[in-house]
Amino acid sequence: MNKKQSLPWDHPRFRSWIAVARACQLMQQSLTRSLADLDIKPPHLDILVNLYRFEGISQQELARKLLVGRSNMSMLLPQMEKRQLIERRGDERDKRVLRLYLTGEGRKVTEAAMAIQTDLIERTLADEPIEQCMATATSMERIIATLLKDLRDDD
Amino acid sequence: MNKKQSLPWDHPRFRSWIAVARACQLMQQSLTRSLADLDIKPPHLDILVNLYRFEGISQQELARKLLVGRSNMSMLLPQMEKRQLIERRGDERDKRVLRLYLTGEGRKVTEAAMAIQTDLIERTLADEPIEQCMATATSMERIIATLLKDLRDDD
DNA sequence: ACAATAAAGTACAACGATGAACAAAAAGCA
DNA sequence: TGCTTTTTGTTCATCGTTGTACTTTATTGT
Repeated sequence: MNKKQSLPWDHPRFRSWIAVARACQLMQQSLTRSLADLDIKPPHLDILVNLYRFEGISQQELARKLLVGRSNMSMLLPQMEKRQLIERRGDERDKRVLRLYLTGEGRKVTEAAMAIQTDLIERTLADEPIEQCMATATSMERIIATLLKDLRDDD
Repeated sequence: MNKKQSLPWDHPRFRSWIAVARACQLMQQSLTRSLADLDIKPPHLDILVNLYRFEGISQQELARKLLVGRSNMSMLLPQMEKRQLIERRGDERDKRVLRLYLTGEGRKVTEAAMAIQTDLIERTLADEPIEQCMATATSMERIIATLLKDLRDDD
């Protein structure tokens, strides 16, 4: 078979995904820069946002939502607690789990950071039609479901 | 102003981008697993693919394409050279630059790895219509251009 | 031609993420 | 009840990435 004909770049799905990956990489770098003013990084923002939405979540649940290991949370959370952004309180029913809460300061930082992120996204995607964005969202959520399903199947 | 009304998740572009980012994260993890058989990781694949397409590229140019620092290349490339995947030869015109080439073994590994990646992507995006993929590709390439332009402007 | 500036690559220290081994607590089960 | 298994969180060693300082080579300007 001819090599040229089978080059991955000729496959629409492949090309499309490579573009998605590069865009993500760039957006992440840009977000990192934008968040520097608040002295936090994207992983911190991920945590803050989840505490903002799901107050009292456990470290385990948080790690699962963020698709990272538990040890990652064990490294990041104490340092965020020292910075007074979050608070960890033991669950009385189950003494193993630590439940996580935003402090007042943490809530302020979260809102500021979300504003920065929202602004960055709105600015960068300004030229994309809303319908296209919504179609992409639907598409991506389906892909996420597929990948999560594959993950569970591998256990 | 009402907090509920201004939550970022209500913005279509924001929701859409969060989905993109999560999908990327999952795809990356899945790719890492799939490449384990070949004993390489996504960064190595990125390098190999670029050498496959652009033989004789310099470390600097490669770093630029991959959106990483030069020092990153200085760490990864010697180790790939020891594994006989690539070769580094000094440019005769300019003694500062090292030009990069795939070895026969490197070419074989690259083709095997690209097959794995293509298969993963085709499988995961199987349910997405081709037109949607192409629209997403166009969209993402526009976004990449925007972000790259912002990067240069910040210098 | 020569000093100053820029560019390519390297070395290194600091930071983040990961997975495995571990301790404490809860749940399941005989 | 008492023993085993599971779950939650931590610790630690390892690895990858980053930014900075540094060396060597080209280029620029006078």
